[in-house]
Amino acid sequence: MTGQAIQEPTLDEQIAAYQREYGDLDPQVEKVVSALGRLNRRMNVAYGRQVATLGISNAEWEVLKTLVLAGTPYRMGPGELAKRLGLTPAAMTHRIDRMASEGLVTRDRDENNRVRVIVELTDEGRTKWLEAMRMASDFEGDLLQDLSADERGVLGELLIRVLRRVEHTQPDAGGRLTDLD
Amino acid sequence: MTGQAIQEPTLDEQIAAYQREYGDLDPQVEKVVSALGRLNRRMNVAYGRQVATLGISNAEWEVLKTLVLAGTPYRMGPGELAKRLGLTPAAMTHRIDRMASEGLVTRDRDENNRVRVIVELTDEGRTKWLEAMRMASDFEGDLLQDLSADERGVLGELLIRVLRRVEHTQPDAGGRLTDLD
DNA sequence: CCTGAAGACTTCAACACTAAAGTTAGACCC
DNA sequence: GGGTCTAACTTTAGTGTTGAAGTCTTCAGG
Repeated sequence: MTGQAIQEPTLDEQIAAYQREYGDLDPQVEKVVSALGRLNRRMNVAYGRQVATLGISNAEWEVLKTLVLAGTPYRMGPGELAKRLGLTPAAMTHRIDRMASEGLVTRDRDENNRVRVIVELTDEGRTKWLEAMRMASDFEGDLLQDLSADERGVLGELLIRVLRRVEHTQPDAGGRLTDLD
Repeated sequence: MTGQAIQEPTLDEQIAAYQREYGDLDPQVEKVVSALGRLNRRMNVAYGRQVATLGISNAEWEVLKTLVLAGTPYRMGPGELAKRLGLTPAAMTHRIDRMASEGLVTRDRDENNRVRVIVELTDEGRTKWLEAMRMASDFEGDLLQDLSADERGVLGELLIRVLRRVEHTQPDAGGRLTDLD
């Protein structure tokens, strides 16, 4: 079902409905937030469909990407992987089990410190990553094809400014964002 | 664990690493896509933390939102709910079970067509939605506070144009987006 | 050495989701 | 009005995730 089309009202209908139900709504803010959420959901469905053609899941692709980002020799401990992916160590253990049995990664004890485990990308894993990467960047190019280079730049900068607010701030007890600086 | 902080390299580091590993990468596109993905993940963690203070999960909040969007009397069938949320009907059955046992919704057979089931928001469910909505819009306002009104407008319009491409197109066999129009 | 404590996974039980099979009410046909 | 079809859920079996408990090194004292 992960590849199924999602059926929703149009964005404008949705915002109008929220305004009807919640008078205090700022339509401009809502527009940004709703578009962001929808876009992301659709993109994840699309990525899932693409990597499925390579025989891997979105979850496995996330692991491949994280290992590649570490740079050669593409190694990382399960704990570190879990932190980057926002998973519990338990989930990571199982995910690595699967991926190791599929030959995408190897899992070995660190010889210098036998408590530590080292997950390393196999050649097959790296190849899968490359194939997925090619499909993903084609898709991403298609996605932005209606935007000029300038517009893409503006979009990127605006998103990064919003991202900074969420990455560089800590929510207080009530969930409000306050500066850390 | 759903409320845990995520640890990642900075966006610029990440893009530099991808360029090292994948020469064909368009950094401008990657910047937009990566910022989008990160932003969304952080926002979902933040929403999850907020609604958790009301004793509900993100999943339950999605259902509340969908029912409210339907407008008074806030009714919808499980199948329709499932389609809007991108879930299987089976998952919907269980989610409604939980929410009914928590008093957020009621589940009844349609008197006119006893195959159909009607899920209806309770007053308690509507109250929870309102509380969650207030927290969410405060958070969303904070999120965009570094952007001027003009910038918010531009961001919204650019996102909507990208969204249109993904909503109005169908991926072909290779996953490329082609116009439906 | 031996003990206690901390760190880094792994195992276990419970829960949520998917795909597929099952159930039941209404619709259509003769 | 009985047989078959379809629609709309529900049930079942299997997989993936979480939180908590367990295991196995390593390290710091005594």
